[in-house]
Amino acid sequence: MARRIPEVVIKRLPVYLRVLNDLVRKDVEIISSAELAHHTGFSSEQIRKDLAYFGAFGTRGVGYNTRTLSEKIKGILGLDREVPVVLVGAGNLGTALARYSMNKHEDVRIVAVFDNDWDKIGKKIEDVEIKPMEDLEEVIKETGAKMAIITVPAVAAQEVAEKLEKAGIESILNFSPAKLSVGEGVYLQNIDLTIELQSLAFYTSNNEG
Amino acid sequence: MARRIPEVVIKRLPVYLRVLNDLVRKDVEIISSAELAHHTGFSSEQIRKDLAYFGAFGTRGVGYNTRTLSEKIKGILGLDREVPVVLVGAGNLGTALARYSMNKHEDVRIVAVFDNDWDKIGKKIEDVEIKPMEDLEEVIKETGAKMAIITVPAVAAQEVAEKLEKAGIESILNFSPAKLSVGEGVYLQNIDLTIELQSLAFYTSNNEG
DNA sequence: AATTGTGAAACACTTCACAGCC
DNA sequence: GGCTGTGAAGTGTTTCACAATT
Repeated sequence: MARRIPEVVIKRLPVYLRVLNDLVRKDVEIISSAELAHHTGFSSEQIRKDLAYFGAFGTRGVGYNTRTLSEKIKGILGLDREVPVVLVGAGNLGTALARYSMNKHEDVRIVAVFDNDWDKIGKKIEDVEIKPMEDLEEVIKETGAKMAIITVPAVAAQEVAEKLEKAGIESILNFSPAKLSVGEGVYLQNIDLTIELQSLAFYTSNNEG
Repeated sequence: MARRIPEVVIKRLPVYLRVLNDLVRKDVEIISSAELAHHTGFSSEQIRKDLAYFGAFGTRGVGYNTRTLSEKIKGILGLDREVPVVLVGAGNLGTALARYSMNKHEDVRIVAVFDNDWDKIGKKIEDVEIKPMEDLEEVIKETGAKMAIITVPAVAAQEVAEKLEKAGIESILNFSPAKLSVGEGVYLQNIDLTIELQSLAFYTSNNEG
């Protein structure tokens, strides 16, 4: 314990959480790591090791209490309260993500959308008004958002990242195909759809390999 | 050479490709692994090792020819010809991805969109008509698509995956939050936005750690 | 002189195997 | 008896360091 936790471990926690919440809903009270493995596709050892980073949540000979473990994981991830997120870039993808997030009533929720296009500003995405970039810092302070999503074109992304950092954002999900540089204190996760599609092509019979 | 190539390596190739194409456009003819490292954020050794999986493309003491290396990587990934992709699920996200793909004239291109909602069928996304699921196999054969994107709700995803596999699709990019099972011959890549958002929350000051 | 290509070392993550506990 | 929690072994990836080459 108390050692640095691998990113891959953090990425598996939401998967466990999803299965656990489903089980809680079905009134299943206890689950073994072997059953969790079956539901998630990860190995039971891996699941036990992952959880062991944070504590000993199970009962030997028995398994894990679904509700307790779910609460624990929510606490670890910080999902035990509403998590407000701001989104910058109300283009096709940004709008789709905003709608997606607002329609599922989940813990992590897009609470504000920004753009610099005055044709979009003032319009609404599911009750949330698109605001100008000038309002960014103020709204981030008001909402207490610590997370942000960037869905602006590559050329604008670095500038947006800097504004977000300045406004106190601590983690960024970047969908723009730009290599962003942010300070030490900011966690940056990139999802590059072009990379995903192009790398997918490798696993097809239409290549040299 | 001739050994299995790690997935992480394949994911880095499109990044090299992007930088190389940019350099070719700027008439830069030669680049060293150190400069590539600077542009991509990966280490120069890693870049050299990655490329070494596929051959010796550089010149010692000199570097890599940008155009040649770009062509090589395109060949490795199978991007040396147009790569047709079909998309299933014309919801918010699916529509956004389709528009995004169709507006950039890149090698990988969404050429057909399917849905089972008759209110959507017949409507167009940037000149491409939304087609019913019944046409899936036929259109996949006609277009020669080997890749597919799934943007349907979780409950429908497994069924869609099976139809795609049956129609000869070899790799799938799945955006639905479902654990899909596909045959040996099909490569499956998952992008789960809920997981991304929830794991992002961990790297924020609002959690237990 | 400069930079690639690559074994060897280091590091990171996963799987094994079993002691510990209920 | 059964399942967790965890050191030890195994596997995979990255970094180091340098010989090979232009």
